[in-house]
Amino acid sequence: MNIGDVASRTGLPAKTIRYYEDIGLVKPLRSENGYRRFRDSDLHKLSFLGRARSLGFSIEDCRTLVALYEDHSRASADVKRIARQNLEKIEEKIAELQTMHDTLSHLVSACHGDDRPDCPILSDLAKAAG
Amino acid sequence: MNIGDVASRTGLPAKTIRYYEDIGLVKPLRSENGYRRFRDSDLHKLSFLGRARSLGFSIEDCRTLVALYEDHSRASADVKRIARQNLEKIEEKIAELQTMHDTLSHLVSACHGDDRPDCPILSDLAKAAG
DNA sequence: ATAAGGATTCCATTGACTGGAAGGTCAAGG
DNA sequence: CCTTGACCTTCCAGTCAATGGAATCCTTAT
Repeated sequence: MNIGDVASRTGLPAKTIRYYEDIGLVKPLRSENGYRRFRDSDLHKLSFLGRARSLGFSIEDCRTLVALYEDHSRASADVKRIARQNLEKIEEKIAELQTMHDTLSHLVSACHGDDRPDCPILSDLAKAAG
Repeated sequence: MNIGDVASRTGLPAKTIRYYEDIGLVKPLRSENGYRRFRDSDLHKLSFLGRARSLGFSIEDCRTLVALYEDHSRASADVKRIARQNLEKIEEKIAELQTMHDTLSHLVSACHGDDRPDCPILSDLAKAAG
């Protein structure tokens, strides 16, 4: 399979797939014309990577996950630990964003939003500078 | 005021303040010895920037906000529009993260997490690969 | 023959910093 | 006067995870 097929089947841009080869996440063969030739196992791995990335796992996490995925004797506890850590990171990010959201939406609703220069949003941003 | 004072007063790392000067967000004076000399107005602006950044405004947003902040004839509607757009971005990010979180926490709770190799997390990540 | 569409490599850029090296300046202590 | 240490300077490189673009090569169809 050429890179274009893999791209459309996995949903990953060809550029990204080349990048993943660059950093050693996937190692496709080469045809005589120099084109990358992807096996089914490469396709599987790339789909795996796409899903893991979309779940917020970092590239380094993915490297570990792929290794665990390919190691049939690994303990599920190892996988679970990585997933839990990632879950915590996600929870922290959500909490942060929620705080931002609350503050900002409060400010937005307080701002009359007309032609006058008076604006509580800017006043508040300036406040800490007091 | 030297950069160290500004850093401790605003909570921004000195490196970041230099970077902000680099990209033209702030323009401190220079003392004879070459040190940056910050006025009160620079301190205010940097605090403003710190707060805006922590509320998720991009540097380009900040550039606009600072300009609006310094333009005493601007309409509050302009500020409100930017804030609203940012609010929408935040809401989208939260929704994305929430989806990730739900999927992942489902997987984590399904994984027995012991010494056995069988792991629903990896099975699920592999699933999309067919 | 030629044109389109896909593939290749390589280099640069993004955003928002952060790290580190090499060196200049300043105040205190001996 | 010398040294130590804290603070400041510039400049270059690296981070993360791609993404953009240029120049060139290969394949297939007309």
